Amino acid sequence: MTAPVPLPRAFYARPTLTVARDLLGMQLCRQLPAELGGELLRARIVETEAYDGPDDTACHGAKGLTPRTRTLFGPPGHAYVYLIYGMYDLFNIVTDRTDYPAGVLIRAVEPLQGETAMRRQRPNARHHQLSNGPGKLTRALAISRQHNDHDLTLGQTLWISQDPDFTPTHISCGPRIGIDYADDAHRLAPWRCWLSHNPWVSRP
DNA sequence: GTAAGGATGCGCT
DNA sequence: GCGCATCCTTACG
Repeated sequence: MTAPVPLPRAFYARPTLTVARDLLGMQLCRQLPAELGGELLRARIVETEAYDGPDDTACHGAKGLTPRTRTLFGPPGHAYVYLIYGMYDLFNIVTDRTDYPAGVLIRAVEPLQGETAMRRQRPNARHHQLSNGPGKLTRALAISRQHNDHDLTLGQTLWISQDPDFTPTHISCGPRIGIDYADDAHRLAPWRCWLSHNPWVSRP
C-alpha cells in the first residue's frame, strides 16, 4: 500500500471557512517515530473550526504578530500547534495567505488505522473518548508543539490526504466552542463544522 | 446522567 | 498576576 498523498498548498490557500468545510472527511496522517512504535496512523477529520484573520476577536491573530502567533502569519499549509491550559497541545492548519493570520482548528477525528497505537498514547480513554476533542486527538496522535510550523504538504511525519473512499454526505455548522471572551458577532458566528451524526464529534 | 473544580505552563497586561 | 480554542475526577442524585 502506497503512502497517502498529501494535499497541495493550493488546497489551504483559500478562504478559511471553505478550507474548514473541505477538511471534513480528509485523512490526517501521522508517521510515529520509532520510539513510539513507528506505525502509520490515519484518522478521519470529523470536526473543525475556522479562525479567520485579524478582525476575528476569537483568533489568536487578532492579538497581532508575536512570537507565539508567528506561524499563523506564515504561509498556508503549515501546522500551528500551541499549548492551552498548561497541558494540552492544539493542532491547527494555517490557511489563506501569508501575512493574514488565519487557520483551522482540528477538533475531532475518527481512527481509521493504527487505533491500537493511538490507545497506547491514551491508555485510560474509553471508546470514542480517544479522539473526540482537540486536546485528546493531539495526544492520541502524538502531535505536540514540536510540530509547530511543520509543512503539511511534504508527506512526512504529519500530513493530510484525500480519502478516495469517503465523501461527506451531511455537514452541520454552529458556533465555535470555548471562546466566550470574543465579541458577540464572532462568538455566535457558525464557524464550527462537523460531520452530522458522526459519533466521534466532540459535542452534539 | 450532570455539575463543579483542579491541573498546569506560558503569553500577555 | 490573569486567563486561556481543555480534560479528567469527584460529588451528587
